[in-house]
Amino acid sequence: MTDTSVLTIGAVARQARVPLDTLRYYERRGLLPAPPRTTSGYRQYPADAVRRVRFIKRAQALGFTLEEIAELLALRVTPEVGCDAVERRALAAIARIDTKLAELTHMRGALAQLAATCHGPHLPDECPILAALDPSPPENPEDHADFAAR
Amino acid sequence: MTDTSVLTIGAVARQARVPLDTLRYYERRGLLPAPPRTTSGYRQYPADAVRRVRFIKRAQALGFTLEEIAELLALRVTPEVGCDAVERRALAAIARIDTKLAELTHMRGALAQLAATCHGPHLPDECPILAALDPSPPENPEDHADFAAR
DNA sequence: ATACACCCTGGACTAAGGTCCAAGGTCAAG
DNA sequence: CTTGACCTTGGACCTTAGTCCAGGGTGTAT
Repeated sequence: MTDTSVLTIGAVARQARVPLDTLRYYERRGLLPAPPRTTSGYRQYPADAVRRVRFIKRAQALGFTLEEIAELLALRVTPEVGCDAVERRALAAIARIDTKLAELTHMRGALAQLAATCHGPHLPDECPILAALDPSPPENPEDHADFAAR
Repeated sequence: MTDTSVLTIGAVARQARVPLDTLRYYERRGLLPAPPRTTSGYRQYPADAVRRVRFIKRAQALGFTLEEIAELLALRVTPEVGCDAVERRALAAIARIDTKLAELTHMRGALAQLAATCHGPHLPDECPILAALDPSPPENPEDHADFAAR
């Protein structure tokens, strides 16, 4: 095992800054392909496993679940999944990202306004970040589809 | 209880599209202030409770924990927390949002490229989304701070 | 050849964020 | 004045995403 193009699980864990167990967990969850093994059973990761793990961690911090992340990683043309299907899914993912971008931008604006109007008069009893997000409270009661029915 | 400026827990749940239990849970977690009660113990929510709950749900989908969300909602000038402190925290939150925005934008670009290059030649054995994010795999082994040490 | 760091598996445990249930009280319509 | 929808609490339970052993094998530097 003195092949430098191959990483032990410990090396991947250090470089990706996650605990070992997380890598084995991701393997079980199908986020990380099961790597080849040495004769003694040690996992031999390719160098790009680190990139993959970092991607997973970043995506998680952006509000994606492991299941969604697995889908993103699986996004490729295969005999079963044609090019059109891949394109469709990629565009759907972009749409979801655009929603997140819009909401984050909205929130950013509210925080910027909050920081700016901090010096100055405040309406008491109003939560500043909500007030900054939407100065007019919704005034249309009960015309919403019922959800709480169980 | 025929005061239309006040909502029952069920009405808030329907309008915010969350289960009842979630509202009580948020109250216990301090995300939703405990509302006044009728003499018989029913919660009487102000109309803007719906806005607050929706904000919580949106922020969660953007990768914020309930604890972080509670901090955002608490961001206001009080006798204990001066204006400067509020401004500082708001700016810190903006910085975190900017990181998320940059990463989402990066990911969006990768997906757009994936969708575009779908028709055309593919390097086999490379995960398209990772390839699109960073065409050059990292080649600097072991010079990373050790983390896995426990 | 022995220490010491590293790796293996399986299974138990945890924390966050809900979700469900039982037993009982309340309110409005018929 | 009953029926059905709605509300109360406390506590048990669930899912997701890890995290932590115990018991055992491996690799290599001294």
